[in-house]
Amino acid sequence: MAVNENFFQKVYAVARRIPYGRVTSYGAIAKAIGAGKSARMVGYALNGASQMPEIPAHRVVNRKGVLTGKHHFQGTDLMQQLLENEGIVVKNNQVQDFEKVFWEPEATN
DNA sequence: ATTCTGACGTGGG
DNA sequence: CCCCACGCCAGAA
Repeated sequence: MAVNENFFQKVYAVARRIPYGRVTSYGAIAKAIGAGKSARMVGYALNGASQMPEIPAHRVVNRKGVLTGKHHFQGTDLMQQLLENEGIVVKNNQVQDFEKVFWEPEATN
C-alpha cells in the first residue's frame, strides 16, 4: 500500500505517530518511509504539515537535536514552547537529553 | 528539460 | 564536539 503513497503522505503518516513528549530526527523518518537519504525532503514535507495541528512537526528535529525549523513556525519560539509544554527541555534551540526523548519511527504499519 | 533550493546526514580534518 | 565539503532527492521557477 504505502508504495503508492506520495512522499509527503508517508512523512505525514509517520510524523503523526510521534508519541507525546518524544522527538525524532528527519533522517530517522526518512529511513522509516524508505526515503533513506532524502532527509531534507522530510523537512520540506513537514513544512506543509507545520500548519496541521494533527501532525506534531515540532517534535521533529535534526540529528543533533537542534530545532532547526523553528523559524518555520508561526511564532519565533512556538516550536520550543510546544516541546517544553510536553516536558521536553529545550536550551538554546537544542533539545536536552536528546537520546532520552528520542523516538525511532516505524514504517507505516 | 534545466537549474536552484532546502526543517539533513555523513565523512574527513 | 565543531567546521567544511559533498551527496541526496523531490519540488518550484
